[in-house]
Amino acid sequence: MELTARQKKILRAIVDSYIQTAEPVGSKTLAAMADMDCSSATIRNEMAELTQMGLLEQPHTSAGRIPSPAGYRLYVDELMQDYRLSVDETQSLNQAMELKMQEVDKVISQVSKMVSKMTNLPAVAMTAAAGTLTVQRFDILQASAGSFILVVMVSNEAVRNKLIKLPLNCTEQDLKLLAAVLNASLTELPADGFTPELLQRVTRSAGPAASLVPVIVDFTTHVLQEEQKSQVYVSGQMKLLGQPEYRDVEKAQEVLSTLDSDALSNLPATLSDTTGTQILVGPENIARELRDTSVVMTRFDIGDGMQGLIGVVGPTRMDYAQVTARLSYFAENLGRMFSKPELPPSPEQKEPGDE
Amino acid sequence: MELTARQKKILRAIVDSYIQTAEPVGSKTLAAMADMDCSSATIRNEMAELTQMGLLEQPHTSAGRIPSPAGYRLYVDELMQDYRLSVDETQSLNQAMELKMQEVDKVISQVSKMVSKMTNLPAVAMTAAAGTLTVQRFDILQASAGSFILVVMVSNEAVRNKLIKLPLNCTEQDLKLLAAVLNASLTELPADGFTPELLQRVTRSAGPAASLVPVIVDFTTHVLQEEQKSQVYVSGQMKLLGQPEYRDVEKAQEVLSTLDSDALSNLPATLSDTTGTQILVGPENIARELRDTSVVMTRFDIGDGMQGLIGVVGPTRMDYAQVTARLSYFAENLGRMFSKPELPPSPEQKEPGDE
DNA sequence: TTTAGCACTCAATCTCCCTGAGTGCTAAAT
DNA sequence: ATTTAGCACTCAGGGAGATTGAGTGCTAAA
Repeated sequence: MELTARQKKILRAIVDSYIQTAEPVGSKTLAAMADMDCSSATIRNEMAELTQMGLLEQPHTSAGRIPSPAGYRLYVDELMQDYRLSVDETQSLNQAMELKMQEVDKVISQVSKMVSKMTNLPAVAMTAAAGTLTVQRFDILQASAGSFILVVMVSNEAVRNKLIKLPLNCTEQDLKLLAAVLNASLTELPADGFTPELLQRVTRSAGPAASLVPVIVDFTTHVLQEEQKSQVYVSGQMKLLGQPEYRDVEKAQEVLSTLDSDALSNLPATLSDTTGTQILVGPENIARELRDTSVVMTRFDIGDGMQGLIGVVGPTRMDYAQVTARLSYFAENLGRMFSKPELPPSPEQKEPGDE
Repeated sequence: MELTARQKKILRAIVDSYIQTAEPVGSKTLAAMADMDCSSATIRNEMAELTQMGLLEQPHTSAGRIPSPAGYRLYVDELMQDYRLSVDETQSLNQAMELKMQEVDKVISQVSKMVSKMTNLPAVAMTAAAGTLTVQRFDILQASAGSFILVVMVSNEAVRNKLIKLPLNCTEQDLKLLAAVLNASLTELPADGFTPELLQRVTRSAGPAASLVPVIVDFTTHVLQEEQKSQVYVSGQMKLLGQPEYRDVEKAQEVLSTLDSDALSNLPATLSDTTGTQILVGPENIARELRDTSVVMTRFDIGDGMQGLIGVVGPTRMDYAQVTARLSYFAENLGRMFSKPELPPSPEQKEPGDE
């Protein structure tokens, strides 16, 4: 059951037009298009056939045709023409990417905002840790009398710190001892390895600064938990309202409420084994609430077994080509950005990276 | 031009009812209410007078009355009965506040989410630094060969760090020297005091680890800028759609788009001199787009000259009493939370705080 | 196989009318 | 001097046709 060249052409034209206008496409409109060299009647016949094949649908008898989910699928897989980013676009994308953010989660949250802005759709960005995280290293600094800085380096290269205020007098030496004990006992250990016995042992051998231990342990477990759980940022929810199919507030709310938390906790499962850009059309989505919605998402790599995901949510009728192109560009550059070693901010270059 | 007791009663009843139902209130409805001891005709007369005074409005001739902005103002200032948080509510508020977040900005972002959830309205949370920030202290730790941890403590008690990867061999001693130089030259100095000459001087005296200097300076200025600029978090934009007056998507978008950035950059100016909870009714708002919208906001203090602001945006017809009560409760507890010194996570208490 | 022509369908839009909640005013009652 | 009952009037909202026009499917000619 292969499509003829003309049928493909017609299907593509219908999807393209529908993506643009959100209006059912009629035979006359199609026939009027530049590179259509047959009459509306012929097109009607072809459309009838495409409808029978399940690739098109008719909202009602006297309306034009719209693509069915299967139609979109075919379009996405075979018919869609690659969207070429214009120079202007790459420029503004590049400009947007010029974020001198320092912490991974800020970058991610920023990225989700940017993606939403560029695609004009709600965007999701998230990170997920692969594997179990452990602490790699503790440091304790004295900021002033009674206030200490705890620095914890996690195995995913995140470095987190906390200012601890506690009325406690101790020397530089005492802190060093404490740090040494912590480094000896609590590193390379997942959070659930912090057994009461172990902690007691640590406290006993921690010396004069032992009263810091509970605070430190508390913070550390908290940090490990935080880093382990996948961070999710959703931006531009309101953009969905710009889409005509979500003029009805109820519908938009339904979709967006699932975006908030539920569906997203499940996504990580699918995250690890997919590669490149993935497009989920309407009913292919896991969550029932999203059955009239499409999701386009791309994975990218952060250093050290961390992965990130950026995606966009929109009506089934969305500009897949454009969204895909922009998303991939983002993902690619993000990946590069994270893998790149520290580059000196001054124009002197010692070790040349790529570009 | 004082209102009679009965007029006040009627006005209050109208506002209360309108807040509940979002429907214009008619004389008959009012007369039917429990503590109204006069007939609908009397009420009609009084309403006519209140309308003449500009406290009520009529959407059209044959509709009931709704409060005018002036009416709301009077209500908020004089008529509104304090909303008492129920035990259940305080409990769930307390529960929500039990955030073991460690970093101020995470707390703030979390708080904005919570406020939005509790009030069922879009919420804004922001922080603003009072005064110019400087670095108080630098530390540099060696994480492994070629990777260093820079820890910067800012005068607002924020501690920020960065993992620097740079192919560089140097000893513990070298790093100590570098830290000492940095602490001697760049602390207590605003970001714009980092003149090229100064930096050059620092680089020269930094010893073997000098190649770290540019990265450190870059990060530091960036951190200072970041901390200085007020962080703004907006949550629950979608909640606005739940309000009947924003069923029209256009309107909601208009309001929410101003929430994104514009109006908020101006708010900090008004931030410093107001105290307690502030209510801006409709046209009292600065931004023209918000003229049909009310804002309720409260300030709270974070340590060290930092201030925070939490606020809620909603239709002019919002439950001011309830929102105010919840917001104040939040602000109060947040203030307390930030001022509190480190409390040991175990149930042993050494220095009793205010419970 | 393609195309012109024609009868048919049906959502969307418009018009008209009706309903009922609510008003303002007047005149009687307190 | 208030308060209340009564009444005529107004007008948004909603439902019942009527109208329109984009679009279809089918048939017959090219």
